Amino acid sequence: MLDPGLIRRDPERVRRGLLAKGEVADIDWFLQLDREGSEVVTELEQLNARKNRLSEEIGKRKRAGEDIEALRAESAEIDPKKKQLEERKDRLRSDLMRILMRLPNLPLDDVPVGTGSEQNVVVATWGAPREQSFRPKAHWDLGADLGMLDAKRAAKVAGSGFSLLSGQLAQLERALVNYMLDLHTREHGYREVGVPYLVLGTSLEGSSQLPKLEAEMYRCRDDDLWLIPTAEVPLTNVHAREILTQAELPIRYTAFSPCFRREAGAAGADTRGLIRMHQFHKVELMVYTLPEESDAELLRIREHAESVLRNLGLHYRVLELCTGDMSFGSARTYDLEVWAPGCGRWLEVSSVSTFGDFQARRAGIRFRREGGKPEHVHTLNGSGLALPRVIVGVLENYQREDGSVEIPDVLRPYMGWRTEIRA
RNA sequence: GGAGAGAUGGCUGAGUGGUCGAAAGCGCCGCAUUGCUAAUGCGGUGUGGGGGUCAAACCCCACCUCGGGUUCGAAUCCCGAUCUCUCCGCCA
Repeated sequence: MLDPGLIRRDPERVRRGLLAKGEVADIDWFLQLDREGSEVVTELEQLNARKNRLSEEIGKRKRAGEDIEALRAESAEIDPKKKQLEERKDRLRSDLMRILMRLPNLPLDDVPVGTGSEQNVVVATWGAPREQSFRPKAHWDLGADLGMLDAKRAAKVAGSGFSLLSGQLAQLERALVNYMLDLHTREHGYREVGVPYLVLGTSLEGSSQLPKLEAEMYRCRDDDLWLIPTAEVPLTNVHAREILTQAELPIRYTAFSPCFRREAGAAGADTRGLIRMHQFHKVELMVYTLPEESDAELLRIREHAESVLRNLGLHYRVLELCTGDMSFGSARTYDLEVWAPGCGRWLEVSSVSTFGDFQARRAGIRFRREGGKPEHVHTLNGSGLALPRVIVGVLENYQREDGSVEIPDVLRPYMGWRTEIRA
């Protein structure tokens, strides 16, 4: 949520920022409701103060055995006016909240301005495509030929958009998960968390998937629970409505979780292979930090995610997303893309974002400096990494001409010291 | 799923209609005392909003899980919801 105070103080800046995000918002309407709201609140509080005085006085007189009827009548007279103001206040407040909850975060000042993915900027590239003296297969053929990736049976069980990994390929995924969690917890200072995969709607509002992305998520209507689209949701809400101490920050969490996405807007795209699934696994990195630390922390998380790819020996590049391609809540985002020679394309395996205080305002996550007033923390998160596309990267890059796949060094301890995947 | 009990400030825990934003203890902060530590004494110590101020002081409103209701007045009475705990049942 944007700071209402900022909208009041500098509506032009807000308008500009929203526009860069591709959002045309009626800021004047907000400001008008906002003004009206504070007038109503002031008036209402004056009535309350009056009523409190009267009640106090009635108590005193009653104890003194004096007559209280006149005062009681005066107090009762206030009620209808009070009720009316209360209704107006509630209405204004919910209108304002509805507007605020739908306004995206502002991009940081130096984020490249653009309208779509074509204007994203490549800010780093690591490695080079591996030497392959043969024509590399796409992972869907490679996996099927190994007998370890079965699209047909996955569809039989769950319909389109699901995968079925088996044998050494299923083990490879588990190895990757364990490797990444070990790396982040042992070397990067994250605390591992096991999170709920079903969450309340309020949690999704807190991390800013709702209301905008409602159509992207699976919902259990009988219980008003939602399947998480990412572990970012539970992780960001761990400290919702809390006031942390400065000494507790930063808090760095990592979690493995499945992610469930309806991909409602992507029908027909990436229908083959593991690239776009209704369910996939991900290791997530999430940080709560001091405002002045968040810029540096964003680069740190990016580095932690990049290190996984480097250690796996995968050729990748880093994009800074332009204003028009960033997500609703993000103030700056880096995407990590791994090169997949079989498909012949770059695949996004991580998205690392800072939200500033945007999520913290929504979820009510604050901290207190020594002797100070509570302030909102900054939240950041990044994938570290998303499994299916990393598997694609490993398969397509490490495949051999005979259809077997070399296992990257760092994963071998997690694969029983096996060195290759072979049918 | 059935039966019951409960939800008060950072924590423990009093409080059944007015002087309760809330006793007491613990914790924390400050000061005093003190070879050091410990102990002791005194004072302070919630959150949000609005007003006020250069900044404070200060003033007002709201908050005793949440939402309704009764009442001039609710932590306290009534209704509903949520959550927690115990027992039974079921279950990976």
